[in-house]
Amino acid sequence: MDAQPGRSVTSKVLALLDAFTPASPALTLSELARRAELPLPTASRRVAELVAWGALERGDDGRYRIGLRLWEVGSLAPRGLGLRELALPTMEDLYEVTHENVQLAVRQDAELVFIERIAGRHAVPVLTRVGGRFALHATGVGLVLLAYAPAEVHEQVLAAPLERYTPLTVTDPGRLRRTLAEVRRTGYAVSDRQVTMDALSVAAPICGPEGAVVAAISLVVAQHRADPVALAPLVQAAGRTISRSLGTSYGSRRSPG
Amino acid sequence: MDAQPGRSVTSKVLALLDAFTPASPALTLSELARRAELPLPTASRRVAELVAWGALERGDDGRYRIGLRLWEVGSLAPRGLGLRELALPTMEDLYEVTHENVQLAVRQDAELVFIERIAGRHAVPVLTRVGGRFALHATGVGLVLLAYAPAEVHEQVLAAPLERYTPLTVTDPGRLRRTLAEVRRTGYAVSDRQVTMDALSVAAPICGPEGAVVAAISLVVAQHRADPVALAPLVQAAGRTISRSLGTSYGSRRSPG
DNA sequence: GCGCCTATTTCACTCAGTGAAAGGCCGGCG
DNA sequence: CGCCGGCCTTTCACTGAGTGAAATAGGCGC
Repeated sequence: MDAQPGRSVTSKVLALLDAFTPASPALTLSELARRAELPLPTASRRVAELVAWGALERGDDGRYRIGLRLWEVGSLAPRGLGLRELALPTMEDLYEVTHENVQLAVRQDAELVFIERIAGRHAVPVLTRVGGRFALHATGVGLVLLAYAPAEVHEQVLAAPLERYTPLTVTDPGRLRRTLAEVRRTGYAVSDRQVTMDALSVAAPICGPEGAVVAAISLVVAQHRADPVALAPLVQAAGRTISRSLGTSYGSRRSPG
Repeated sequence: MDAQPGRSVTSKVLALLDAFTPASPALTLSELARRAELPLPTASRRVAELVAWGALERGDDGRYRIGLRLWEVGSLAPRGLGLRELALPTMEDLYEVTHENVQLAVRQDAELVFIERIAGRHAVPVLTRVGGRFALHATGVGLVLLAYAPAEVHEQVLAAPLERYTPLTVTDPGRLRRTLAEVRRTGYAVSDRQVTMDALSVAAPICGPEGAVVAAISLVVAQHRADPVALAPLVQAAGRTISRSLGTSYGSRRSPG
């Protein structure tokens, strides 16, 4: 991934988009050039084209941000908003019953991506961000997604060192493997203070029309008032409801208008 | 926009992304090539690079879709999810009070883009789509965004013929101009059966820290049970609440973690 | 005015991208 | 089985879009 002159133009354009992260959503041209490992004139030219199309926007402060046009196109991702739109009504139902954080995530390679979150005013604050990534081995949704992932993903996750977020994070591969077997047996996952010491999450799988697990839904609640066993059926029911709506509407024609 | 060989590579890549629309979120390579006005081999090469990066994904049916990675990057757009995340709690409050559709939109040139919608199970169905565009002159959010838009946007909208969606759509430029003045006077907009004959929307502005209108929020309700004058204060209050949270958190540092 | 930083433009060079054609791949059909 | 036809990828020689170095153009402080 070094900046040899022989890089394709496309990869340069994409490297410029890659430069934007949740931690740095606004960048000057020179910052962009450095992060994308491009000479400044080249960055200037590519950025100008991206701005003309609407993929980037130049703010009043002269820094560049991701443009609305790119957000529009990105919202067409079937695993992003497509899934989201089908899941949202059920997530709202779950929120109204519990008034706790409701999260929706999918697996991307050996990480998870949060697709949607309903964060009530009175629920515990959550660290993560919609559109953000996270490791698979600690969160409730992560454990569900990992439990039903293909073997090569298991290998990949279990081979690398498991990052520790709290003293309760499972970092032993053998123990994680047993946890995953338990998740498959019961059909839900509990992550008790494995990400932060004040929260606990209960997650259940969402299956696509072919039966494969395509996403996971979870409730994140304050650890002290949590009863994971009581919450599990609620979350599982929501997961099944969304699975059913996926079965009926996924792949079928979109209603026009 | 013809396909002369002299097009820049960047524009070809972006044309491929442009090929995806809400009406056609999945395309074969040849469809992509045709829509982007590219020779098939060129499209094949560019698409391969986009797939490698994650901007596109190839489904089981062999068709290409927008990839999750592009959705992730797009979600960094400050006018997309950034605004959305600040507005969502207030939108949920408004939904819990009314149990009607709550919408959030921003203006992009002479159109509006829906950023978020809470669509309850029992609310009237809405035609529009999150991530979708719509004309400014018919919807409640559109009237608000247009009312507070710069003069050149007014010119542009009023110069072009105003599309008619229902018999009640305002298509006379003079009448629209008077409507916009009324919106600015009262601080809210009502679109009564101007988009569909069964729905009515009430919208209010959301202001950024500098006082400019950056977005609009609306309630969409069944026309027969609607009392726009009673709903207006609710929507306006929600708009002001979001404006305040924009004032405190926009531009300031994002909390880490 | 002058220095400093950042962004854009110029210019000659050259390699990434190109199209035409050939080559896989797959599924249908006689 | 073999042939066709649609669909995508690869090969190959060519060429112009993209390139870097350097010059140029803003912005800002002093």
